[in-house]
Amino acid sequence: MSKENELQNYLNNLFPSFELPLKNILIENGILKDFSTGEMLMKTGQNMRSTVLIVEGLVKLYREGEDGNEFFMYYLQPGNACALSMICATRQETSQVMAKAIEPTKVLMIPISLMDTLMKDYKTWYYFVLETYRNRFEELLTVIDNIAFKSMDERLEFYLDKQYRDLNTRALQITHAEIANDLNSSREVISRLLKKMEQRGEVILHRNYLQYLK
Amino acid sequence: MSKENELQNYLNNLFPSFELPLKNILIENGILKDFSTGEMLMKTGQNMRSTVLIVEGLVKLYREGEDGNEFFMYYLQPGNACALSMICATRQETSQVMAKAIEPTKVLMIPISLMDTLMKDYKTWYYFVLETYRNRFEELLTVIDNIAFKSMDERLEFYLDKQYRDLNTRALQITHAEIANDLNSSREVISRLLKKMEQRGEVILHRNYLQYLK
DNA sequence: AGATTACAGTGACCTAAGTCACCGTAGTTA
DNA sequence: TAACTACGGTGACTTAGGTCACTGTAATCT
Repeated sequence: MSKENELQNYLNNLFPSFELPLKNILIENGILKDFSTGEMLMKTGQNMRSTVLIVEGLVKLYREGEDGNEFFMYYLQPGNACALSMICATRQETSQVMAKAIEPTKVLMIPISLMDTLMKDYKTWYYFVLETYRNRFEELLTVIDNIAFKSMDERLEFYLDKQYRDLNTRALQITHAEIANDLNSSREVISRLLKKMEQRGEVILHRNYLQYLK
Repeated sequence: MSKENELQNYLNNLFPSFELPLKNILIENGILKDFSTGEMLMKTGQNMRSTVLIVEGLVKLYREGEDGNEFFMYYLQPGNACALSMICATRQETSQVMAKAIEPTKVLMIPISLMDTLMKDYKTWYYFVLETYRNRFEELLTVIDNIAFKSMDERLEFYLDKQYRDLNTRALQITHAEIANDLNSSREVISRLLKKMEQRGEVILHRNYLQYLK
């Protein structure tokens, strides 16, 4: 399949709202790029030269603190765009947002220089960008709610539920240590809380994965 | 002074980047609205029908949890726009973002219906909107950093420093209970931490206000 | 002036959650 | 098969921070 056809397929399936001429511009100017599992798509601070649309795979966005600990924010899936790459933040700061492919991932990169005309000339693009901002904004607000108001056991439940919803499976392939990392907690704490959830019948624990039942 | 002249002054002083025809449209279609101290500008969930530009006063944005506790996010000052009012979120959720005037405040309200054409036809408006998103996004990320990675004493210091920078005075008119509220902590904890800061010579405590020295 | 209210200080206590140390076991490698 | 590694479980301990109870005192009200 030609690059044009491949791109066209992605656009038709994942971004059906885009009008035809917009799609054509994206096909002409965008480039597809592959990332293998574990590869970084971006760190803030580094200059972004492209807007990124996810067309395949799964990307994990997380915040990295000064001393190297992480904090999960949200996933980007096919059909999503990276809000940060649109905003094109350039300021260098102590802690950063990291975007890591956690599955083999394919993205469509659109030169930032195109943004102005796209926003101006294509209403569906403009709406898409706004919708992206809106969603990520709300996602961040939810994150703030959780860490500001909730205790660890509630946050754990929310986390598992989010995994379940985002990954669309109750069999979550994840270790206790990874969960602890994502929530910026420690493995022992997560282990203990999970045990309690198991006693309440909300999960079944296995080695390297767990079943979320609620 | 006529309403037109008043508006024109605000736009010239606070939004100098806007080109003339853009200013004229805003003058024609915008309405000035006053809020007195303590009045709410908005709650998310309620439908926003306008984009809000602050032209006078000070607006405090904070998150309200389910059980009524608050959490300070950031201030909006003259020359700022409310990113949330631009995004125009309509979803009703359990906790909400509140915007409260903490000084007599004047805002310019622009009908949401105008947004599309403004974005399309006026590059300076488009840049302004993007810049607004970018700033608020980063502000939220900083908030997340603080509650995720930092301990209470660090957060308190950051808070005082932010007050100092935003309000542009070292004499902060604020009670311990208010600080505790903003940080979703308790008064006793804040009192104790402030005492320690005072012993380290970083603040001087008084009744109803404190001097931030660092 | 006396009473009331808001603000701040402080000791005693409690609890969630982080840390340390150690163990068992499944899976993998040599 | 023996050794090693990753993952998970658990008891003991520590600590930050929340809660309770009470005090003092400045500011305000009647």
